[in-house]
Amino acid sequence: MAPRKKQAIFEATLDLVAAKGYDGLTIEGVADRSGVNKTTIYRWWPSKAALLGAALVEAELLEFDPPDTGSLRGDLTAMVDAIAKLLDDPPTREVAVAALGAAVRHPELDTRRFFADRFAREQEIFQRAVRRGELDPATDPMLLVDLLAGAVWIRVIFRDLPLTENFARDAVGAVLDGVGCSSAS
Amino acid sequence: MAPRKKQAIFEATLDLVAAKGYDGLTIEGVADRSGVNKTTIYRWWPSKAALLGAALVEAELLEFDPPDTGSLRGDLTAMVDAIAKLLDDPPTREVAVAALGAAVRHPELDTRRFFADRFAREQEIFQRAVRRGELDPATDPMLLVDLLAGAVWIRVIFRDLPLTENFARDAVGAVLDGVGCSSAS
Amino acid sequence: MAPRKKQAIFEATLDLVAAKGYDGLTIEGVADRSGVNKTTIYRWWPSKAALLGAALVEAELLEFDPPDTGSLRGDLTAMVDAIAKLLDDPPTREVAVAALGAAVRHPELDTRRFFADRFAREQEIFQRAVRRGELDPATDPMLLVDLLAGAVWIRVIFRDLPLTENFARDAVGAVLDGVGCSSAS
Amino acid sequence: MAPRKKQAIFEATLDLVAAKGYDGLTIEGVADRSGVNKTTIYRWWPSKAALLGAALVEAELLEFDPPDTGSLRGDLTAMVDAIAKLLDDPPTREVAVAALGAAVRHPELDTRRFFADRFAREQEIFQRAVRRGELDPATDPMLLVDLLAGAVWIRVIFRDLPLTENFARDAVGAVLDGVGCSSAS
DNA sequence: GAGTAATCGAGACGGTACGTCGTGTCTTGAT
DNA sequence: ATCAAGACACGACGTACCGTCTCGATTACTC
Repeated sequence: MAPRKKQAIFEATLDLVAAKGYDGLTIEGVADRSGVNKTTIYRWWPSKAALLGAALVEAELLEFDPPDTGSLRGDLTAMVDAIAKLLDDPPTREVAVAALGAAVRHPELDTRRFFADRFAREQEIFQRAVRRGELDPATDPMLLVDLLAGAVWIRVIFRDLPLTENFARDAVGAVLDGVGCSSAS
Repeated sequence: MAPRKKQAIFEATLDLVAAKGYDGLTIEGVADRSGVNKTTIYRWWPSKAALLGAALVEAELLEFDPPDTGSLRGDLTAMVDAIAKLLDDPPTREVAVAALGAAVRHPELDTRRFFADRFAREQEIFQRAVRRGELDPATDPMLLVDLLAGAVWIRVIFRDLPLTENFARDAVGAVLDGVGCSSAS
Repeated sequence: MAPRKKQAIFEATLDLVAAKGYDGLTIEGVADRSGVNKTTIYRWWPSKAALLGAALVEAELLEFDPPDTGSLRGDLTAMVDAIAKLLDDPPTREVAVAALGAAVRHPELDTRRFFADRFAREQEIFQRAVRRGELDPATDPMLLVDLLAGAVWIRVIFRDLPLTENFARDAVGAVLDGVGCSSAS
Repeated sequence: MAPRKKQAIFEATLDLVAAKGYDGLTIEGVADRSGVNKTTIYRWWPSKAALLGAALVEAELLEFDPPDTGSLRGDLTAMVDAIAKLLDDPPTREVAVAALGAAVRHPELDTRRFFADRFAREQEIFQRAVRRGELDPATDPMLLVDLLAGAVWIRVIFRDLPLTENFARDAVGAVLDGVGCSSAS
C-alpha cells in the first residue's frame, strides 16, 4: 500500500513544489531527489497531481489546529491570520498555490478532501461559539469560513497584494457585525 | 505590435483552454488550430501564460458589467450571482480556472491586471451606494468584494460544491448586516 | 534440475516466438502465459536466448527424420524439401528465424548444438550412399549439406523469395552433377 | 529527406552495431555518439531496424566489387572468399549478422534490397562466363550464388565453424563439377 | 506423518530504453 | 516587416521489460 521510501518521496515532492512551483515539479525530479527510481513512483501514484495530493495529505505542512481564544471573534481572527500566514510565507504559499493548481485541474484528485478535512476541524470553533451563546445556531458556519478564507485568497493570491495589518480584524468584523448598510432588510 | 491573425489565435487559445484546461493548452495546438505557424506565436508572446493572459484581456468572455439595481444589496447580490454563473458554466469555468492557474504560477504575468480592471469597474457600485447614503464612505469596498467573490471561489472551485439557491442573498446579508454575534465590540 | 511446469513454459515460449518473433518474446510474457512467476523462469534459464534454446531442443517442432528414399539424390531432394517446408510454413518459419536470431546474437548460446545435432542425423544419408557405392567416401558430406541448406535459407529467408517447384531437384543436381562448366579442372 | 548529420548518425550506428550487436544497438546510444538528439533520429527513421538498414545501404562496408579473374571458377572462388572474409572479420561479421537479424525480423525492412542489389552486380560474373563459353546460358546463376553464399553462412555463422583453407575451392568445385555421384540421371 | 529441503508466487525495486510530445530557438526563403 | 516551413536540442512524459531481491507459502521427498 506504500512504497518503502514514501517519506523521502513526499519530502522531495514538497521541496520541489515549494522551490519551483507546480510546473517545476516533475516525477523525474522527485525520483532523483528521493533516491528512488521513476518507475517506483509511477507504481504508486498515477500522476503528478496524485503524488502531490498524497504528499499534502500526509504532510504536516498544511496542518491546522483550530484556535481557541475564548471568543468567536478571536478564534476567527486567529483563523484568518493563520490562513494569511500560510499564504504569505514563501514555502507554504508555493505549496498551497500548487495544491490549488493541482486540485483545480485534476478532477480525479479529490480536491474536496483538503477542504472538507479542514472544515471539519474548523467546526469546533462554531460549536464552542454556539455553546457560549455567541452565535445563532441557525447560522451556516461554512458561509463564514468561506467568506473569510476566500477574502484572504483573493487578496493575497489573486490580487497579489499584501494584507494590511488589520485585515483580519476588519474582515471578521464585517461578517460578524456587518458593514453597516442603512438598508438592512 | 500584433500579428495579423490575432483574433484567430486568441479564439483558438480560449477554445483550447476551455476544452482541455490549462495543461491541455499548448502553443503548438493553438498554432495548428489558428492556422498560424508556431514561430509566429513565439514572436508575439513569450509564453503560454502570456498568450492566455492576452487572450483573456481581449476576450469578452470574462467581461463584466457592474449591475445597477438601485440598492447596494441588490447590486452585490447581482454581482455574486454573476461570479457564480461565471464559475458554474462549463466554458467560462474552465477559462476562469485556467486563468487562475496561469496567474498564480507565473509572476511575469500581471495577475493584478485582471482583478484591478474588474475592481475598478466594481467601484461604481460603491460610489452609488455612498451617494445614496447606503454605505459609510469609510468602508473599504475592496474588502466587501473580496469577501463575496472569495466565498464563491472557495465554495464552487475549491470545495467543488454547488451553490445553494440563496447563497448570494445569505452572503451579502452576512457582510452587510453581520451574522449577529452577541459579542459585538 | 527442471521447474515443475517446464512443459507449459516451453509451450508458451514457442507460441510467443511464433506469434511475435524473437523481439516480441519476453520473459514476462512467457511467465504470464504459462501461469508461472517470472522469478521461476529466471531461476532456471539465465536469459531469453537460453530459454528459447532449451525450448527448441526439447520441442518436436524442429525435429527431423532423415529421409530414406533409396538413393542419395532422392534423399537429398527430400532433405531440401523438408528444410524448405520448415522455412515456408508460417509457424515453423518464425521459430526457425527466431532461433537463428537468438543463436547468432548470443555466443553464450551453443548455436552449434542445433546444427551439430541435426547434422549427426543427416550423416545416415551419406553413410547409406557410400555403402550403396553412390558416393565417393572422400567427399565431405557437410559441404553438401551446407550448400543445399544454405541455398534454401538464402532464397527463402534472406531474399524472401518463394522456391520454384523444381528448386530442390536443380540444387541437388548442381551439387551432385555440377552445372557443366567447360573449364573443369 | 535527410538530417544534417546523417553521416555521423550512420557512422555511430555501424560502430555500435559492430561493437555490441543488434541488441546492443539503441537509438539513444546512436544519438549520444553522433551528437544528435534522439528525436532527430526518430524524425527520419521509424525504428532501429530502419536506421540500420539505411546505414547499411549507404555504407561502403558491405560494398562489393564483382571479381574478374578470367575464369568462372576463379571468379566464384574469389566471391566465396570475399563472403568468407566478410563473415569472418569481427567488424563486418557483426554488422552482417546484425543486418540479417534486422532484416529477418522486420518485414517492413526491405530485406530484398540488400541481396537484390548485390545479386545484380554478381550477374556480371555469369554474363562473362557465358560469353567465354564456360557456362551453359540456361543455367540459373542465382542458384549458384545461393548455393555458395549459403554454404558460407551456414558454416561460419550458423555452425560457428572456421572455414578450412580450401573451402572455397571445394565448394565451387562441387557446384561446377558435381561431387561425382554414380547415379547421375 | 512429520520434518526438511527444494521449489514456488507474490511483488517491490533500480534500471535502461522505448517512442512521443511539447518546448523554445534557429535559419531560409517567400510575401 | 511579417510570416510559413521546418530542422533542431532539450526535457519530460508514461510504459515495457529487464534482472534482482526478499518473503512466505507450497510442494514433495525422506526418515
